[in-house]
Amino acid sequence: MNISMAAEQSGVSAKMIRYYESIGLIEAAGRRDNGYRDYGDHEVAMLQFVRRTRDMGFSLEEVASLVALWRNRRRSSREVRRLAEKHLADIEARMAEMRTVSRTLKRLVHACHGDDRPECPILDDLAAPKTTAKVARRPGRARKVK
Amino acid sequence: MNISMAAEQSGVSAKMIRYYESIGLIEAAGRRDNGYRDYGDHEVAMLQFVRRTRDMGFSLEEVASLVALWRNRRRSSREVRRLAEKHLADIEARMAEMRTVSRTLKRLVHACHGDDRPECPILDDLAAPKTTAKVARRPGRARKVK
DNA sequence: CATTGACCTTCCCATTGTGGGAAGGTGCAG
DNA sequence: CTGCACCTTCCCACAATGGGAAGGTCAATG
Repeated sequence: MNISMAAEQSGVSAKMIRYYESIGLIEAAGRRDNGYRDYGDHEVAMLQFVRRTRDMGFSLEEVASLVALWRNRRRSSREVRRLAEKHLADIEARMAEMRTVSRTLKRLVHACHGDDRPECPILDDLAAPKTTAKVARRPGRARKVK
Repeated sequence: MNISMAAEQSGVSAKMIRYYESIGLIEAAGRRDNGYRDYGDHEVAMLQFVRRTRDMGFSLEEVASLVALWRNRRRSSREVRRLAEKHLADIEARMAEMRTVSRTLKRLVHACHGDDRPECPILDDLAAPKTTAKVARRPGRARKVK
């Protein structure tokens, strides 16, 4: 199977498959006589695993660990759970931040007329807030469902 | 006032102040005879404004728009509210994704023994999930409270 | 006065993940 | 044979930030 087919079936772009290979995240695919990478069901399954962990928001570094654990038959589930818990805590923390910002933003949007006049509580607050909130920024890991 | 002082008072690092200036996000600071940038209360207020919008999670591009609106006395609050609403929607969308992942992760962590044995529902699910969830990844905009 | 340490300047590099695109080879259909 | 759709590698860009080098400046202290 060619790389574009593997990409289609796994949901990982050909570009990313090559990249993952280059950084050692996945094993180098076998090559055909013409130099083309060749993929089988096993490889596609691996790519799907990677895609799912990515979709869950794990970093490539964490994905690498998970892949290693996945294929290690003598792993301890403790390790896996530790990783999952850490990531979960991370997500929860970021969600808490975002909730604060969301609340503030909602309040401000509500207070702003949103018409032709220049008066704007939103800008006023940004210039001199009563409470300060922080949030993580657009990471872009939202899977385009194409 | 020197740049490090302005950094301290605004909460924006000197590095970032220079960067913001270089990309035209903020006006170039005046220079002293020795070539040092010079800051006054006005500039510090501007930097604080930028820092707060950043803390709220607006991109630098959006910050640029907000800064422009802020200093434009003939602005319409409509514009400002539109930006805020867009960002709010963005945050809500990402939170929704994260909530899904959080739920999934919680369930899996709960189901995993987390001991020396290799059996692991977490890996099983990543390999062949029942429901697929996606989340945005660690953006690192969490303000270090230093 | 000279030295020292804490500033300042500009420049370049790294990060994380992803996509764009060029330049060149391959494979198949018409 | 031509054309088109693949494949290959390689470099560039992005967001926003930090690290650090090389060199200039300033103030205090010996």
